[in-house]
Amino acid sequence: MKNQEIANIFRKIAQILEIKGGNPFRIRAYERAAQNIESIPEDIEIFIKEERLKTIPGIGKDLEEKIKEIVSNGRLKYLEDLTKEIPQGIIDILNIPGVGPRTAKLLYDELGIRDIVMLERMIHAGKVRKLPGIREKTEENILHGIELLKRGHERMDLKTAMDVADSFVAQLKKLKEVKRIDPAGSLRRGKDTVRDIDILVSSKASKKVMDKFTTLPDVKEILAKGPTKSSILTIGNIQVDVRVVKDASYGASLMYFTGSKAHNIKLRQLAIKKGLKLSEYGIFRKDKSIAGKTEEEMYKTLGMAYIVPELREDRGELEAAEERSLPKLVELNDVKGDLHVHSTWSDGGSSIEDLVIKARELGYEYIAISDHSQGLKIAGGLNKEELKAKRKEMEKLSKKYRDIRILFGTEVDIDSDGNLDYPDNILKEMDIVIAAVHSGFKQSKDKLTERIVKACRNKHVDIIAHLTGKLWGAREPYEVKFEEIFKVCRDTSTVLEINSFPQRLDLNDINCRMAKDFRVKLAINTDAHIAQQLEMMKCGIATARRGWLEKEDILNTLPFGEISSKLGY
DNA sequence: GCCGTTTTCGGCCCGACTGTTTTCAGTCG
Repeated sequence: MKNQEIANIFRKIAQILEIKGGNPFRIRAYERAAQNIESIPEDIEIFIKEERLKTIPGIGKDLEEKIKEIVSNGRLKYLEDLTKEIPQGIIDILNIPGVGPRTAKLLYDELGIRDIVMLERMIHAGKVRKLPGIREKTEENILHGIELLKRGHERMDLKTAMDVADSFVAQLKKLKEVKRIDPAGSLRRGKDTVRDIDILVSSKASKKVMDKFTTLPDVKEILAKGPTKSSILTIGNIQVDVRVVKDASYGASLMYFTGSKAHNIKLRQLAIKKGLKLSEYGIFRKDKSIAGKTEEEMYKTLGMAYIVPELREDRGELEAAEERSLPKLVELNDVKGDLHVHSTWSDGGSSIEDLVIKARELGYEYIAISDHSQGLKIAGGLNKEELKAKRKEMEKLSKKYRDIRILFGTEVDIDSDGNLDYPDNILKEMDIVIAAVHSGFKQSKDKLTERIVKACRNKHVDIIAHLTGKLWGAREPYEVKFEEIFKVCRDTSTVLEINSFPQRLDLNDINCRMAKDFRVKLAINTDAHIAQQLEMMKCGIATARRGWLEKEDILNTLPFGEISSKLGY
């Protein structure tokens, strides 16, 4: 039983209770528990075994019992009873943007509407507009919400979100009325996927900013427009929200719109304890504003160190900020080179030379050209002869570009039994060996763990790439025993990769943090297949920062001299 | 349903926008 499944059950209970009109705090208790359970790296069964479920914040006596029941029976009677009262179709209705619990309940109670298909039919039959509080406009909004839902208002990857946000920010910045502007929301926190783009602006002329924003060429549809808040849908169906605030409360608003929700709630509770009130307009004592212009000032006024956006998830950062024990996180500038890059020798689209030119542009001291191994035919893996020819080309380029070290690497395939796709005598010639699983994803957790452990134990293997095989939108991560792998990595000095490819970002933030706890080193690589993709490093950095990693935790923040001795060549 | 250096009972974050109203409820973040 995965933590995620338990979290999903609790979320579903929260939704049903919402429709039933349950105690809102009880509902939030379920949501909070769900959120905390899914952010725990270790398997929840370990917590049960060691009798420490209650150490998870938001888990008390009742939820402890429910978790135990779910794990031992694979189901929860309480949820099954609730589902009898409120069928799944009504929860689907709740997921329509603009339709909340009150409306869903009204539709069910008054018209017996129990799924989206029936809802559409009733609207077209003119029945829904007869309900109290609902007229034509609301009907239109519901139909529109259903369209959005059908189109799949999905999350996008971090890189896409960064690009869209940068484009809007650049266009709005041209207005002289815009004083300060920043992307906020989960994008600013560096989450691996993002739903909506939030942009915060400070300006005295909010109307002018909103007029400009809602008429930009990328805008397909205006969802809402007011003086402080407007939402649009881009041609690519991405929702962008812009908020305009006074400059004096910009810091408070940036803090608020950056989130996360859990972080904000805790901050506000903290403010209350100190006799203060915190909102997106500032910190107030009585009715007098005592902070708000910058985020730094906000945290200081609350008596804590500044917390960078990537840590704001209520995963211990607030306590650490009060104790002044926050980590100093790794930064993009700390990176000295990229160790996992593909060239045209295997399945890449750029020549080694183009990759080298790009790496020099980024100021790197080294770049490892780590092409696929012979068995991975589909990705143009290199055989023994091709390796020789590749080496020759690299030697030539090394003479041409003397200000950067070009490392001879490989991404060697781990086969279904954990054997490597090159013999040891080839591997030992390599500057760097990255091992990775590319097939047999459906094997059991034990078998996959065994394969990876075996690869770690090969003395030539330096790094394990994309440990869980996650490909966002295409493939779920396969299950492995993290604890066991981390222990072996620590004992064999094997480094784990944070793959910066936006669809991968693997290890994820939570696993990064757990790896650090096991004192495992990590490398942040791009797995670039064309030169331009070397810039995806910033996504990997975001993930590392979310995993509380510091410069010292990352292999490729080392200068060439130290990394070469570490890798032993 | 959780939680406690003001509490084991009585709290639990705060405000904008929309559509329907005529002072506010519902939804969202």
